[in-house]
Amino acid sequence: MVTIRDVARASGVHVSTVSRTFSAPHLVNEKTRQAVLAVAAQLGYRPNRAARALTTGRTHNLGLIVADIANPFFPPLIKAAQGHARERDYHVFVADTDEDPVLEQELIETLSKQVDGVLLCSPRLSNQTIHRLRAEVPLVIVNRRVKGLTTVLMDVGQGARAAIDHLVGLGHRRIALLTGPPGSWTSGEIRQAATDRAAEAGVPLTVVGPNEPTEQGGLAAADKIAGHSAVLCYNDLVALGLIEGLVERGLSVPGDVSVIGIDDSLPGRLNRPKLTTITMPTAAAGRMAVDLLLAAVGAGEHAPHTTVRLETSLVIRESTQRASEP
Amino acid sequence: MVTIRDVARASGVHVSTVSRTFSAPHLVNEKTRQAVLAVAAQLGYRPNRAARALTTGRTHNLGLIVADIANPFFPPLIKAAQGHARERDYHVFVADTDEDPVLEQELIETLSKQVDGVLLCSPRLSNQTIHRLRAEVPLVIVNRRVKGLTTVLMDVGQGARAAIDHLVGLGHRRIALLTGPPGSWTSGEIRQAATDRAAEAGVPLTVVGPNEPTEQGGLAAADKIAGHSAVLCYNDLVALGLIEGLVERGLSVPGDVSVIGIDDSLPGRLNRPKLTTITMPTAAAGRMAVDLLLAAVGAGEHAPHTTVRLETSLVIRESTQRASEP
DNA sequence: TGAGGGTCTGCAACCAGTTGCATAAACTCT
DNA sequence: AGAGTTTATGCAACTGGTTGCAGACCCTCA
Repeated sequence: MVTIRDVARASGVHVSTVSRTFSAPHLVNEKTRQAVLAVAAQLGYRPNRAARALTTGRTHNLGLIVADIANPFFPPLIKAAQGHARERDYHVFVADTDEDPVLEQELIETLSKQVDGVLLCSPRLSNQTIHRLRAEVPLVIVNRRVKGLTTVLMDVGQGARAAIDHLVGLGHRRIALLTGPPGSWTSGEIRQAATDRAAEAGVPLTVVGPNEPTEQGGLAAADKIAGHSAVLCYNDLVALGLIEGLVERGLSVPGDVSVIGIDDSLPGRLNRPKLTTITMPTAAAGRMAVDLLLAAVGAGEHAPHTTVRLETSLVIRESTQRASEP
Repeated sequence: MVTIRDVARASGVHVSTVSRTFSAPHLVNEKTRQAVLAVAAQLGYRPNRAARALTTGRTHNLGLIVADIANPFFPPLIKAAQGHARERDYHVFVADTDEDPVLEQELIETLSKQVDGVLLCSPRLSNQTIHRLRAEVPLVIVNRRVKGLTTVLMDVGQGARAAIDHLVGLGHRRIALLTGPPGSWTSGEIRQAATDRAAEAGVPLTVVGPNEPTEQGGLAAADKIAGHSAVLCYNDLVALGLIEGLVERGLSVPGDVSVIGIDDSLPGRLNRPKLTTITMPTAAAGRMAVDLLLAAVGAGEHAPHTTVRLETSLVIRESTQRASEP
């Protein structure tokens, strides 16, 4: 392994000059710099990040924690965050909590010492715990509102209201909402927005939940929405599971029941029927979160916190239609 | 930040004793060890991995490189690898190459200095380049056969043969194969196995490709398979795209054309029609690859290389049916 | 009782960088 | 020409751990 000292020796300068060539180029004479660079390139020198981290206290790594990598909602966010970070010379650790708050906390704690900041996506932890962790490591939260912390929110309430309007407009009067896991901010937002809007429209809304945020969750919920003509689901997976369950029970979608998903995460939107759903700006959220996190890292302990709210919108496809008269 | 020296001071022993308490417990007296541990816990001490990496040369990090995080084939592998690594006290960097070999090489090179080993999934690089990289960092390859390197293969040929048998058994005589991107080992394997088996059965096989490994790729291929009654696709996304394209052209699946996907990566298998496909042991491959990589890391430079071949199998669902008589 | 051996701990060098400080050289200005 | 400033480089301490070596202590056995 070739170190800074090898480069220094080979180019006849002191190690500090080599160091500055890479980390503070403006402090070294252009000619010297070029010479050092040439030698370094020839020797195949690459700065050792661990050593650099030791003195600077900056690892140039970020942590990214999601509930479930295999949930199709997250990969686009991960992808965007990772790519964006890389452009800024940061690498990202990705970890999966399996929807387990205990594991989530543990992960943040072990990660906190070897990253400059952590991106928490849809955390299930209590606000109190999150605040405590914030003292250990810069944090940016995605899809959860935590007072005093920097957060990136996807305004799912906006989409949920549009979804209710859409259903009411189609003549549905027996609408159900399948909520997500307890502790999910998104689920709370949806519930709040949907309930309010339904009330405004004078239409009852049956809230059913909590449900697992998976097809299993949707499948299991099929029994619980009997008598309803339209269902808004916590996410697309749940919607697919629900449709599966309804079909098993001899009901057709959208013929007998209209179904709306949330997050538009399914590849190709090629399901039959194509799902009416609410699109979420996941990639944008990932990039934005990285930017905010790096800003927080740069600003140190008492950086001002921000809340960014990104828009969502209803995409009408084939899983909803006009209510049949009873 | 509390360091080893703080712990040493607070517990009245030398730093080296504290160090050994954590990294070589058998060398320190049980009573001392307990005392140090107690103090460390009380102070909230956590070993600094960067510092440890500096002296030991082990970062306890792994790199995981995939073509596209958002391709649903990869997340289960990533999830399994990450979880498995974590249980072994390793963290994993996940990076995405966007199917770009240049970026892939660059990523491996920048990552190589800060990880103990790299997991390469379905690399698009040349064997020669891969060998050169192997000299810099331990490598385990998933889904690509590289002579002299440790590889984990999913035996997709086995599944492809079963797929051809299935189609031929259903009476299909005009079968097409949509291949994947150039440089994909999997695509080559499928092609080889499918071609051989079709020849054995005395049925012609039209090979169409390369295609992008996405729905777009499948969609675009819909024009190129006119006159065929059955199509085996490089992956499920391509199959979905193809089905979409066929439907747009007024053809039904499986009524007019039978379609088989590969990888069984779609959530919930809830598409209409449900896709007949070849299941891939992605999670098992991820875990296996981590095991092999850690073994290679432990064994040093000249570790023996292994090839592990995992089974795949055909899952028959609804997108294939008996050929209609012409 | 003293040699031999094992166990435990401390000392100090080391890993690969960074950075505050000092100094020398070159330049600017009057 | 000399004082003052700027620029470029070297020196050495420092980051937070690890580890080879040496020595102190205790135990065992002849």
